[in-house]
Amino acid sequence: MALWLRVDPRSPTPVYQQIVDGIKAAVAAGWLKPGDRLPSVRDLAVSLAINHNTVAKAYQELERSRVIEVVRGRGTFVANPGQRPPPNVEERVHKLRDTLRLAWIEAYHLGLAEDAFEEMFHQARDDARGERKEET
Amino acid sequence: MALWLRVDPRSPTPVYQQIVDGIKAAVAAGWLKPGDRLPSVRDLAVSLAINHNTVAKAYQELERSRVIEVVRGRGTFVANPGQRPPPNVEERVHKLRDTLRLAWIEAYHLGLAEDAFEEMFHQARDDARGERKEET
Amino acid sequence: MALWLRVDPRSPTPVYQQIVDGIKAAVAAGWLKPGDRLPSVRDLAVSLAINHNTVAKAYQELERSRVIEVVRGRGTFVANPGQRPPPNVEERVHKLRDTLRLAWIEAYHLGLAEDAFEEMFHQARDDARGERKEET
Amino acid sequence: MALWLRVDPRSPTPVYQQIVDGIKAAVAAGWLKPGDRLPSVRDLAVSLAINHNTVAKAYQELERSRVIEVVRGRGTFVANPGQRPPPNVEERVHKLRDTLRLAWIEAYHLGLAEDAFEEMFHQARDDARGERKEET
DNA sequence: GTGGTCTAGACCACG
DNA sequence: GTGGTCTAGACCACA
Repeated sequence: MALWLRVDPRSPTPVYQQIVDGIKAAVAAGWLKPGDRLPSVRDLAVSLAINHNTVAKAYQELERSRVIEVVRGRGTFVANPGQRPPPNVEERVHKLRDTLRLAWIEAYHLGLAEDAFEEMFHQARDDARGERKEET
Repeated sequence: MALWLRVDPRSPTPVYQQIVDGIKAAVAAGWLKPGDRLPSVRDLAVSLAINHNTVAKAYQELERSRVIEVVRGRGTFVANPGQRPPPNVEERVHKLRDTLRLAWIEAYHLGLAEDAFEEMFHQARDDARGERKEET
Repeated sequence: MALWLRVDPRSPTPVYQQIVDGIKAAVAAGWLKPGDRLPSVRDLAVSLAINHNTVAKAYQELERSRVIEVVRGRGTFVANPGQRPPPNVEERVHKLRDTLRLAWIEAYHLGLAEDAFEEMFHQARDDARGERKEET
Repeated sequence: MALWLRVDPRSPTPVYQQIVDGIKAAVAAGWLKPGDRLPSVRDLAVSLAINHNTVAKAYQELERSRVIEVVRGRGTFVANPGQRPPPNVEERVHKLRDTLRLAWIEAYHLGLAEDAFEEMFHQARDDARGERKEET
């Protein structure tokens, strides 16, 4: 269980954020499909050897983003995309736009050529896609 | 002075980081050119209505990244790129790659079409470039 | 706790630098081993009768040099050497080379004989080694 | 005049200290010999394009260390070694010892092998000696 | 509990 | 006047 999820407590990014990112990545890559059941908070906490509050916080965040759905008494599942549009989409798009802007700036300061960075961008798409390649 | 720099004390990103990002952005956009003098630590602190230690921390971080240079007792200046290569380049490239991967994942969860996201990417490049358009 | 660390507020070298040097020395001498837990920022501050920000600055510097590792919410630990190579190695080697050159010059002006200085050099090695004598 | 002396205002080591180090190095290397006349404070200041107060401070420091001698109305000259022993020798020796100890620690953290560092030490001696090779 | 950030105000070395 | 350091005390995110 949860072999596709790794967490590094020494990373500067918070542990709960790593879980959020990891699950979002798994969904985007197609490793987790709508309707799939996620491990319970406590199970995942044990698997990752971390505090269960941390997992709970990650699940809350994921539910707010409509990535997962909690069915009371049954467990938590990967949500169907497009069912209920997530709140604060506008804010997240804005943040995403800003992330890309900062990425370009960082690329500039690292001396990356424009087309090299562009290639990195498309490489990242393939990484994120995972096994979902032919779908969209 | 420093009209191109704004800081939001309520933002979740630390104020000193906002200054770092802002100055990196100004350099990447060509608003600040190598050799240009930056406002003194205390002047900028007054302009931004923040504590001077916060500005000092930002300047130290920028110096570590080789974006600016401190000339003893004279002030701080925008560094010449490529003079001394910044440390951690490899690590920073790795982080940048990861940022792009996460951006693609976020775009997926926001329901953005691939070409729409690609356009956002290029839009971000133009935003970051600023007046540097014709140079490279 | 922290009996092996002393700080002199009247010294011309900054207090935070004394802490950095002291901990690097403790690691090099084998008094602190990889994985050992360091006192918390605030505890060490109390022990040394200084402000906690000063300790925090020292810890951050040590983390940048990859001497210690911060585990979120758990504390800071002595890092495993060679895990992630520290940044700036080349620059630091260059500085070290220069330090030795200046040391020879100083020895000359102090009228130290060459072999006396050489002995001082080896004495310094034994001092730095501490209890690490038999390992390498 | 003073072609053997270079000063970098962007260096973290104070300018006056760079002058002190440079002149001590020139003497130790034999480029400057006892009795040689040094440029006047103002001339050197012009040559190096720096403030003359900075040069004056360096000369004062050098005189205190008995490296140079100021003859009123005649100029400043390289002193005869061993004529008048400099004050605070003990303190300087202590500092030198500490410098070597810290150098060993730094070598350890840079992962330098012991004999590699030892070789660097002897290389530094040759660098410091300059043209004085056969004398002592 | 941990470290990270920020403020207000002070002192110092340097040029 | 420049940046660098330090203190005292506060608030916050994270685990």
